[in-house]
Amino acid sequence: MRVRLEDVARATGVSPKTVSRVLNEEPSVKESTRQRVLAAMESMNYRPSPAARGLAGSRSFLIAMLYDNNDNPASTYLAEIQDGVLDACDAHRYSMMVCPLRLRGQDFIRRVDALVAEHHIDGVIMTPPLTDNAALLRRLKELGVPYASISPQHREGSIGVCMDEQHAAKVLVEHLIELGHRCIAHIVGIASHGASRWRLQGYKDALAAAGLPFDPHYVVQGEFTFGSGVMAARQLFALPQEPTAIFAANDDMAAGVMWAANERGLKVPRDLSVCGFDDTPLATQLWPPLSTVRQPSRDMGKLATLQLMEVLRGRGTGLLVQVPYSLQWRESTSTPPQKS
Amino acid sequence: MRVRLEDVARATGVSPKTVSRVLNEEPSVKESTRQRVLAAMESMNYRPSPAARGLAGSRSFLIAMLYDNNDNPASTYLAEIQDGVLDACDAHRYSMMVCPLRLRGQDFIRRVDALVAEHHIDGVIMTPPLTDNAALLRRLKELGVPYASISPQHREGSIGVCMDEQHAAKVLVEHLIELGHRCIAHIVGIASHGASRWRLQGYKDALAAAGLPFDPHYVVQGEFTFGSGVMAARQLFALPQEPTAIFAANDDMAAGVMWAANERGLKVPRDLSVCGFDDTPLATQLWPPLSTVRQPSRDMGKLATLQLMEVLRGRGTGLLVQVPYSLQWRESTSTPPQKS
DNA sequence: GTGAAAGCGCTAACAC
DNA sequence: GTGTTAGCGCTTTCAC
Repeated sequence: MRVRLEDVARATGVSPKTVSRVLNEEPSVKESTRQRVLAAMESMNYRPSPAARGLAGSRSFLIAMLYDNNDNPASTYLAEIQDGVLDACDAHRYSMMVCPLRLRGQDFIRRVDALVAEHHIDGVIMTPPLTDNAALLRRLKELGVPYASISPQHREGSIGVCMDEQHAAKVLVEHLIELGHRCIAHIVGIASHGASRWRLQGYKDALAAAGLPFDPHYVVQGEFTFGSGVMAARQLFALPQEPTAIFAANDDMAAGVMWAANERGLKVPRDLSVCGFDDTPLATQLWPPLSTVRQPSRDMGKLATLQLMEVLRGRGTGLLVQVPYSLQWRESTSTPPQKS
Repeated sequence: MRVRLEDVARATGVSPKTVSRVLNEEPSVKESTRQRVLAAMESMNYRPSPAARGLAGSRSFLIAMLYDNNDNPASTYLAEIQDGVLDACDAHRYSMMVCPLRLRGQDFIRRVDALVAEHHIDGVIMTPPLTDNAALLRRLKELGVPYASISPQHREGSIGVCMDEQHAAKVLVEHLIELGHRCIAHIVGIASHGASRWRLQGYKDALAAAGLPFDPHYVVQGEFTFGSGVMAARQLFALPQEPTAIFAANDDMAAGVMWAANERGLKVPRDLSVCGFDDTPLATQLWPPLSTVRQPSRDMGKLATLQLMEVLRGRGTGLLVQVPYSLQWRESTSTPPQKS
């Protein structure tokens, strides 16, 4: 029937324990033995049983990807992250479970407890805003479950991946200023996300660096959704002096701004420049194509997972890796309209 | 430490096997015993170990969601399906593994073999075009792994979920005809997807029902992507007589059509009516909002999974459930332009 | 460096 | 209806 570890042992003429050692990459095996075992595994098409390994050992070779099912960013973002996590799992023969949590609704800690208790999860990958939920982080620490974060707010001591979003936002807005814009608005994302804070701060940094005044009227609250972008834009259009450029904290909201601009009869970028953040597929599917900051989500998912694996394999304590952003200048931005 | 089945047995004063019976909902347990065991499980906060169950028993309580990583539809579609699958898994205490396959690249069968061999998968959920891959279906049958399909082409004997896409497309195009359009084009999706065939056939049905001639020049090939929609639209705009309405086989391509219309200076819907199919979030994020057919993807994922569970729990053979579509008339469609 | 024995937490096949 | 025994395929502990 099934090829077992014992079969490999017999075929190689060693004990099961030695095969187990090879399987787990333990160092104390003579190289020649190791090679023979490996060859036998290969030729016999041996596949270790995760269930047996999980039951007998302390590791399950299972990680869970946690995300918030209420206030998550666009699903394309999560899908890309997930693909990246899977890439890393494949490479290290780990399996991944997907675990949507509802941050509102206070039983999400119990969901995590259940996950760990039942499946003996080895580690966790999290996306914002879970990365900054104190209760969740505390519980994971209590449970002794290592975790890696994608874009966590608190960077000291965190492992996972991040991007210098603040600087990216600053460079973005600086370019708008260079184009001649003086009245630049910003639409903020959900407060619990670090992204919202960083992108807002980058906006402020750029204004300050250019000696432009910061006017709170030009900063309106959004929720990272298309609809909230529409609402925010309408609010901005109602100001005595309309902005000539709007920097939305993500692409979905920027799409909302362009929608609202259409509604109002404004032509982008002639009457209004618009930029977003993230470079989701949407960005190039809008008319005109959206200027934005590219965030390599899939790579970020993969890198965060690789850092987690470092911890799980005892190779180190894991790092917070920083990935580079890149600005995508497309047709939604240009010089401001001439003063009438 | 951990609460085991044996602990529950001891606390209840029955044998481990009886607790096991209760856990697995076997009928041959006296109701009063069942209640006592259940109560003990609850109060002791007992959580069965999937690893132990998988190792000892014939079932793993694990299902895999398979999808094609090359020619898949928009990722938002897959994300919604996945959410639905997770809903169903939650309800039945199953776990789900995500398994992207590459249909091009001939080793995808081996990936499936590995998945089944290693994880002892109980069943599989598939999305198009995997649902119609003969090699894959054959292998799953050989392996004895039950599967449920989402929108499979071959409906006889299939279990899972489907929608009457052909009829939906027909109704959609009929409405365009009612609006006065006589020159309606269609952009087809990837050939390996049933969706492409059904939607094309519905288009033909509507023309035939209205006594309009079918002109192959007005049917161009797309790939379900935004970019292919742009290309296809450009092709249609180059025809001697431009269409007054374009029905794209999905929303992404419809977005491409609207993009190309913008590029050409056409105003939607004044100069051109556009419709899509699926009602992805994109549909309401375009300007103008897109008329389309709503497909309840999340429900479909859930329903397909529930049918699979019926099979896994031995409750029946499973059905192919049909879900209703609904037309979403938005602002991208109107009467055709006056002949000049 | 390698091996022997015990057991992880559960279910299968039987007996009662 | 319920209990007993054995064992799923590995890793652990400890011995050599």
